[in-house]
Amino acid sequence: MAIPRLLVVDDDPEMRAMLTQFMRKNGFIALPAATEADIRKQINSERVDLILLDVMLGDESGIDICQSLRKEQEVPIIFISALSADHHRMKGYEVGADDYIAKPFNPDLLLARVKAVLQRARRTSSLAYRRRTKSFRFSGWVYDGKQNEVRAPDGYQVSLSQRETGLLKVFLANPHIPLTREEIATALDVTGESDGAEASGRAIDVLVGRLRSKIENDPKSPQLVRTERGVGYVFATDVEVNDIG
Amino acid sequence: MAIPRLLVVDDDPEMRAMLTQFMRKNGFIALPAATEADIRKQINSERVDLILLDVMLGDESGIDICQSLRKEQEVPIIFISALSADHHRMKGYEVGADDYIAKPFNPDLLLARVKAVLQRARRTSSLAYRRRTKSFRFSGWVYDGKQNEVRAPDGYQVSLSQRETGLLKVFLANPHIPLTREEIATALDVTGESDGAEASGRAIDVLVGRLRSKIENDPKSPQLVRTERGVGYVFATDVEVNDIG
DNA sequence: TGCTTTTGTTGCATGTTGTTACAAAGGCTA
DNA sequence: TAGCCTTTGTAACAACATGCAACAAAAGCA
Repeated sequence: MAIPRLLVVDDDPEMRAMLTQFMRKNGFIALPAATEADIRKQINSERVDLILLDVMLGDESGIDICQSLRKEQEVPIIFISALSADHHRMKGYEVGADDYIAKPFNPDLLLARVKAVLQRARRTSSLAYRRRTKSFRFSGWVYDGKQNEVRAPDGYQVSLSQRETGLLKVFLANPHIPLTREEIATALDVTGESDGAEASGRAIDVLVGRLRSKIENDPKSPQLVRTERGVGYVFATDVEVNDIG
Repeated sequence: MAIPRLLVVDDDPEMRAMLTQFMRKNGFIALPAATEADIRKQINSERVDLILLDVMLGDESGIDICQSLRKEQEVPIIFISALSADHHRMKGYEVGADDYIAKPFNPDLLLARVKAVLQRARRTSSLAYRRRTKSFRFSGWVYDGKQNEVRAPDGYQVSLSQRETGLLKVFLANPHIPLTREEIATALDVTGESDGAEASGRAIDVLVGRLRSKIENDPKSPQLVRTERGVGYVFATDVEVNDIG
């Protein structure tokens, strides 16, 4: 049920941003990284479910990084590389990659492969999916990942349903980015599985309404979840990630 | 460790023979198969570590076969197909394949991917196995993996019934993995066998309720056995792993 | 047999989620 | 600005899923 967390590792800022954006749009929590140090920091401090790893990282080599990670970690790794020759691919598999995708790639295919790898990880490994839930703060509010509840600034407690919690997480993972209803629905279903049979109608609107009624100071004029007419909704607040638990 | 056993599934005899030969030359045990019936027979009678599955199999569809296998099996599957368009690949990943290789392919690359998939399967499954033979402690309780026994904390008043103990063991053996009611029922009946008289309704729910009332600190907000709405239950504690044996 | 404990069944209260209908708000054009 | 259409908010409802108490059936035992 937790939203998968991906690490997007690329030394080219533009590519990194592009990939991060794209994965976020598709319902994942995507964290950018550029060096092995970054990766290790993330892995040690947060749960990471999958790493998208560029092969050529300036000074560092993705291959080396993968090899070194594999000594201690079984986190799934997908290589993304401009080097498409077979011997490069083979090298990737050899050092323990789960997949190897050559640039330029079809983003939807990347998505399919990411999902496939995650699904298998979920099936086979309990470790990878161990939940260490983070907490978020946003303008006085605290989302307590452990209790799965949201505390208002004055300490008043609201409990969110699963779907509402999911929605809040989607927003927290995408602050300031306008999300269409479809994107939100997709994001919610990344966890919940199954068909893409998206949905009759207004479920998302109603869900947003319910979330607002619980977390907004004045649900009549929402400050946190803003409506972007003709587009969808934005979570319009600065989010801080804390380790409270 | 044992030599990996592959199932080579292709309806074209020549291709089948070629692939089988090649894999054998590279140290695997390769078994040819042409239909879903063949596959099932092999899987039921012998250990199979990986399936190389052609997508177009005369009357049958590799996609359908994969989908149907995935309902009961986790055996790794690699598609081999002349259909190289992205939407075909995506379909393959969607139904649970581990990899998708387009014909014509470089045999060495195929080899690398087979090895990678096997390696991962070994990594993850051995880990899952290790977890199960360990012993756990959780808030005073001890689960002895070797004896498959549960011991209550010292001075513990209530005793668990046989069925409750069984349920607790099922949870302990699968920490952090959401279990459906059906899975739980099956696991419980592994001892008690027999007819398909599966489960009229809510027995599992009630059983879970009873277990909670005995082992949870505050049964009203369960910490150990969590409900995963629409799915089932998870044993969601961070257990300490001790090597008691 | 009669008593006790365990286990399954059922019905009800409660909570969650999607659907629908309608009202309100926003935006456009004449 | 009025008129019209689209988009959004939300209440009411329906369909479920879940927790639980109360009862019934089964099993164990003296």
